Amino acid sequence: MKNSSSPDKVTIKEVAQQAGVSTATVSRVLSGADEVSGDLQNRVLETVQALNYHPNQLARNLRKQATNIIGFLVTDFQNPFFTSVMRGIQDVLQEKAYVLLTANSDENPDQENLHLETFRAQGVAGIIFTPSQTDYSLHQNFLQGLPTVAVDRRPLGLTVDSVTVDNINSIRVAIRHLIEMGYHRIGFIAGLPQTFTALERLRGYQVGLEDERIGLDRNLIKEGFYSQEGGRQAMNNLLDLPEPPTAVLTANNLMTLGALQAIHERFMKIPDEIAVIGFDDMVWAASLQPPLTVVAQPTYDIGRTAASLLLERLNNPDLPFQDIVLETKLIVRASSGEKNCV
Amino acid sequence: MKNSSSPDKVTIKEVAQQAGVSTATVSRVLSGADEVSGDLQNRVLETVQALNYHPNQLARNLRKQATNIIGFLVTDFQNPFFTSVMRGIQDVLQEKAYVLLTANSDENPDQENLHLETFRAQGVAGIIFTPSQTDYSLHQNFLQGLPTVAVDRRPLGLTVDSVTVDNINSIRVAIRHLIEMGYHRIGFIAGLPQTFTALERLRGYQVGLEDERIGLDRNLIKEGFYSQEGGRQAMNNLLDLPEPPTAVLTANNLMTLGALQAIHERFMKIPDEIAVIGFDDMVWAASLQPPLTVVAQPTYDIGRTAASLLLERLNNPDLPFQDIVLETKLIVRASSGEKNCV
DNA sequence: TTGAAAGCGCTAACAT
DNA sequence: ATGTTAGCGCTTTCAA
Repeated sequence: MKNSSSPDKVTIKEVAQQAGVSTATVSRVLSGADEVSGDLQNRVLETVQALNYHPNQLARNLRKQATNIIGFLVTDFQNPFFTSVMRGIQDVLQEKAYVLLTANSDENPDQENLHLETFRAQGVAGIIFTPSQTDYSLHQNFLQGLPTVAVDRRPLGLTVDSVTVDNINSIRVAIRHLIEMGYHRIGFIAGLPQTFTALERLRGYQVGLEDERIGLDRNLIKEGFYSQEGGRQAMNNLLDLPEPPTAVLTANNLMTLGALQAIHERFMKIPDEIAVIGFDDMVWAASLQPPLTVVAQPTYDIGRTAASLLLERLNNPDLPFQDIVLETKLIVRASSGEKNCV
Repeated sequence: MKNSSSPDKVTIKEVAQQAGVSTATVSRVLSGADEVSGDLQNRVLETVQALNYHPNQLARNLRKQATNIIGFLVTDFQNPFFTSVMRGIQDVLQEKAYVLLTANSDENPDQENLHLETFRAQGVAGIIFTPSQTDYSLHQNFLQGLPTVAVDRRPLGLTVDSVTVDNINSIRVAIRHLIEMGYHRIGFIAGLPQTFTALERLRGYQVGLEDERIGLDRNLIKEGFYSQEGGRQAMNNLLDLPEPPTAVLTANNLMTLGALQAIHERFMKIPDEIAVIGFDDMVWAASLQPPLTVVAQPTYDIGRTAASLLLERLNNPDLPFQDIVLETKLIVRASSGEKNCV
């Protein structure tokens, strides 16, 4: 730790006095290359050092009516997807001396609005968030002039930058892979249709089957909350079918866990009795027996991209808005192995 | 969203004028039950509503030289342990209108110090953090007067409140359980000895064996980073032993995943060929085949407790310091099943 | 290039 | 019980 002897109470005034200049000059020196002669520049810098002066961020904030705080709001930080995104964001923002304020919305519009208001009240410089509502037309006004980037989902009725993944294609690729491995009866564990990603991934399932000229059997689609229990129930419903699927695709990482739980509870063998492809490559995916084939989202890059987008807009508010769509990657492991031992 | 038409520029002055009172009175009304007559009180409140006035937090911060921001610094938010703790913290702090600033230290002292300084510069009201250094005597001065709570680990040389778990007893209980299930050769996958929890859990292993009158075989202890790869290597070292263990205990959740990976790579059966008890009850523990026996930490409560402790100190800085130690719980699942099918 | 001075919007003495 | 007023520490016109 610095040799700062107790909370610094050194102000710009004292630095100015000590250096024999005005506070304005000190401020100019510290706020980057303004028009200050090298002579004074050095004198100020030395005094700053000598006095161990740290500008008071609070005063700066008030004066500039702006902070170096970015608000990050997601549905649930306990979902590893978001912590990975957060990491990407932090790595980018830290370089530019921004700090991150975090909050959970729990997919609850009231909570979400509350936190957005709180962010605003804190004077955040910008916001990165995961929309959980179906319509944001009323927010356009609220977010006017407040740089905002949506991640994971695009907010309907709101003109902001966004970073999402190609959900539709993700599932198509997964289906093609299953077909190639010999699976033809493919179940789909979907999220609730009010969610952006759930909708897209379901669409991917439909398109994927069309690609392969396989008729859609609505019975093979089971919906649920994006949660472990939601996945477990959906999987159970699938397995209770008179003619259950031989392979299953999940639309969300927590649902994957629930699906696995249901499969294990019936002591079914993966992939012999049922092949599984999960969404998101979580840390545990490789530690399962058998290791899990997954659609891997570029979580860290989603975060980095979102933060970069925000930084750009902070610098130039009039930039055209961008919807960036990143590609996912199918990571093939043993849970979708060749269908041969039926 | 509120019907706030564009960023509010309504100040306390305008409210005062409109209501026909002084700014001081408005301030008094808004900052809780001060001495203001019911008459004026209502008049002010109405005007506030009518004008949709929101106090400027930035001005408030400067004037009070304090914010409603709490800094939360952990080694790695991608570890689910910390997000669960964070959730507990947020649930408590949100009620009191505090917001949470987050940062990762990556077990890196420089990063940790940097973020602590950043927190300070932001004028945080308090700090909750996971110490990753071995000596904090130099920080005592820095944190003077800045309410601080340590979680998960106690910082050596620093007098602050802390919330940890009973690591020693946790491992003892796990060992007793393994013995009861018929396992006598128990390996231990430990963290690096500079970490508070690693040290305590290792001690628990030693004491646990003593409890059972089992001699300590140093070969059965393998150290590594608190990471998946660290756990994998340690497990491999254990399995490469001439006389490998029949059961293994891990000291950290990520290491558990690595250990499982190593076991699966050798196609060994759990628990028949090797029983496993992990540390931390992560979401995936129940989705494994077989489900994993774990030492469950009260993660959410750790967070709630830490936040409550901080709140108490915020209200009363002169309270005696507390080291709160919470109990863990052994959750028995199939991975530590009866040893019978050797 | 530098300094003087006016606030940013609020709260807390102090005065009434 | 209420109003007046002096800042909190900084940045940024404006003037020199």
